[in-house]
Amino acid sequence: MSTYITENIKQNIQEYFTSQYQANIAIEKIVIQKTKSDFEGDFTIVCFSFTPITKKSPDISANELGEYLVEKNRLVVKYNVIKGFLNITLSLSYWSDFISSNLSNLKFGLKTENSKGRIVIEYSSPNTNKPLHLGHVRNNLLGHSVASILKADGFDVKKVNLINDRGIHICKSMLAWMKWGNQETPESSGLKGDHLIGKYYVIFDQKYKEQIKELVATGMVQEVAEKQAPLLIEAQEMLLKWEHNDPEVRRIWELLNSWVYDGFEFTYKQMGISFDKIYYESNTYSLGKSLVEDGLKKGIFNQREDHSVWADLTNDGLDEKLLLRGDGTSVYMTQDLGTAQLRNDDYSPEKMIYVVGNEQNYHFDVLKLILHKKLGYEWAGGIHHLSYGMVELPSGKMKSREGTVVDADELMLAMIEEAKLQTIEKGKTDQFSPQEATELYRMIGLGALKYFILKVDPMKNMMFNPEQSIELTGNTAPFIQYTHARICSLLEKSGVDFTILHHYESSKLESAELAIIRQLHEYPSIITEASANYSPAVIANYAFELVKMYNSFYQEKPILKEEDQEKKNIRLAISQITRIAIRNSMFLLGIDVPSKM
RNA sequence: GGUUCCGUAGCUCAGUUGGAUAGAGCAACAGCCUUCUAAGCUGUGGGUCGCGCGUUCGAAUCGCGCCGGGAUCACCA
Repeated sequence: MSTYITENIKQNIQEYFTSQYQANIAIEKIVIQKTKSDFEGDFTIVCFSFTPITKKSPDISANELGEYLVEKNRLVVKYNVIKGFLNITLSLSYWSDFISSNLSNLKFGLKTENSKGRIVIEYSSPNTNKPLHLGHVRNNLLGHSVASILKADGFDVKKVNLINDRGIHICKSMLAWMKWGNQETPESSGLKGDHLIGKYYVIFDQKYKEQIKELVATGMVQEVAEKQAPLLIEAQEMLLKWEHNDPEVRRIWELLNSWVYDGFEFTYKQMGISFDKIYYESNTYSLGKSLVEDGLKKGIFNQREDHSVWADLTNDGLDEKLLLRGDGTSVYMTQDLGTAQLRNDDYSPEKMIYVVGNEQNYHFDVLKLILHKKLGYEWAGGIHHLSYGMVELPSGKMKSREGTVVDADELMLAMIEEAKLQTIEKGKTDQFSPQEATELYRMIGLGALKYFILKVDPMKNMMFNPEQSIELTGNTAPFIQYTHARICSLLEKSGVDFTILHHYESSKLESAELAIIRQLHEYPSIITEASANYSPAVIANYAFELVKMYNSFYQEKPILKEEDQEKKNIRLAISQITRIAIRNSMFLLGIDVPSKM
């Protein structure tokens, strides 16, 4: 929608240069942007690049072009030139038509057809040895939001999760549980399954450290002790047994994992995220192994004396990478090769996005290089690592050993609790039923958390300050939710039927109205931009701008008491579309919006 | 050390393919609730865009070199 008018003008400009100067100008070279609010006009054409063609000063070139546009395009009514910037003003009817045509469009800004091809996006990808923490929260929110944005931009999106249910880490938890667990279960302990297993992972680490200390005390070198501690060796043996399908090991593994899955499911549900398909590494790692063995036969990989298999990537500026251990068990890379292959077989997507933290940048460079260049799979060219920065705390980095990890479940509960306290203090829920009130606290608490995390550019490391995150004023979800609720209330009181209201006296549009209409007009292209950059932050920042603008507009004068009926209708119409844009934006961030608060 | 990402107000962050006088929120200060919901609005103060050089009509944005910080360079996942 917003591109329509600017594309139109770009064509006019192209025609102008062919007819007046017999010159061809590439459409990408023409820069049209929203006019800054300090200047008069709707769109600004930057005219400096035209001077080589016109052989005239930027100002004169701009004036001549302005003249032409006013004459040629009936939507352009006037122009002004400031230092080589050509500001054009569109006919008011353009803006009022825009309002009319979107008034009852609940999908405003969202593309409904899958016209851009298929994308598989993987996110969350937890290990089964411990509960989800703040880092996973960023991952989950980012993945879920990017998936929604891509879909809204017209892609056919498949959301997948890959659970790392096998490997040495889960063997460690299992071992600790077998040795010191006394058959403890989630029921007997009252702990959520993932938290229970996490507890044993910590116990393993403690006991392992003790053993190392003892060995060092007997005169062993630290590095050697770390490798020879009996507990670690036992865990390694267990992994081997697991890969050889030892019934007892498998039984315990399945039992403990099932507890963890129940725990994860609860967390995902609370967080409001979901998947189309869940992959388990235990099902895919053997495919990875066979890929590696094939590569070995073809001479793409090489084998060392201890039977371990390696890929030599030194010619591509990377190192040598282990693909299979000497004992034949697989490593992280092995299973990722397998899952990529499997995923391609399942969906044959144009793109595969992996939402994984930036500490794994190297891993994904290697993964793509091996699949695409070494093994020669064309489809692997579509692999994209959506890398995001670390979440830091004011106290420093999160370290599980030092107990500075922020647990996802606890965090969400704390946010909801804080939302409840502040809401009650303001008396917002006095008239609510208990169910409505509980639902509102949840929306506000989780909304604040999600927005706080998603408003930051994914690429950057971010600071998670617990106190700031529960702030409910300023650039926060509750502020946006609040505005949405107020508009709902306004519209309800107005009693206007938007299916009938479709025509306006465009001369009633004044600058306050125009400012916000221009912002709304941009919305569809904002979604495209967010999709191209895989960045929910683009949506969040847009929504905040829109809401701020609307609040000024709203405060300006009482809409319902507006005496001019035509003007009142136009302000109600703007409120309606703003409401839809807010709701849709928050939907793309996975944030619920209440209709009253 | 190699590779890579980041560096914008006291703090947390925006800043579109290079565009006009670099913007918000928080914090501070001053106003606005008999006026559709004050989780709001209006105003004030606050900047060597890490530093330097280059590219050009024009640089927070692009290039090169420094400085500072993170990540990674595992038979962990």
